Amino acid sequence: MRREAMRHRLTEEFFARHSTVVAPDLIGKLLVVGECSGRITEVEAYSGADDAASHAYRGRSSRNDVMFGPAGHIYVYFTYGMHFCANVVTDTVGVANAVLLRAIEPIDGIEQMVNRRGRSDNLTNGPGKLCQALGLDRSDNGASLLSGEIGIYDDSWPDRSAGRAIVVSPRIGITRAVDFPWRWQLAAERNERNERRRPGGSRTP
DNA sequence: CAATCGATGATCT
DNA sequence: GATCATCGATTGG
Repeated sequence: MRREAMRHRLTEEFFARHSTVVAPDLIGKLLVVGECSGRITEVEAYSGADDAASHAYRGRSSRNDVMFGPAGHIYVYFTYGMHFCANVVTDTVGVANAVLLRAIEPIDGIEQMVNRRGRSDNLTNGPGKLCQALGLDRSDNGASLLSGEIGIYDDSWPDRSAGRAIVVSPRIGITRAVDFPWRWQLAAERNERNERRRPGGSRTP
């Protein structure tokens, strides 16, 4: 059975909902960028109008312009003078909703990810890291997820996310609207060392 | 293990 | 001039 046969690319309808609805739905989906792919394991929702932490909170600008556009496109921004972060634009035109991709589990193209990252561990467990591993940068800002080489897929096999819980918590790395519980992540697998620091997490089987 | 800090440049005040 | 949806090295317990 060919793997491609099990994949179904997400359409505009999937993305055309509020970011807080799309975000948990993205957990477990397959992010594909060229020959690389990975399963989405951590996301955060941002909602321009009501969310002081959103880049779009204070209105439209050249930087956040893509977020005001149609759903199903990618908003890539440059931050801290050296990192890129990637978001999925959701909701409708004029409403600046987006979902920040914070972590994936690498599946395909791992060798290329290792080359781009310059190391073989912690390839994609952070928003800046996954962009570097996948080669996403400002040239990808505004690209469509609905066709072309960047896309998100439903992938029923082999799905290592099946049966794992989804954990909800406040967003991290922000200083405003810090209490919004708008971060969703896949619970870690046993022995998985791919997640961020969590309390009491040193076990030796 | 956790907490702190420097890098580095675009964007906003 | 300050801030920043971060990362990785370093420092300290």
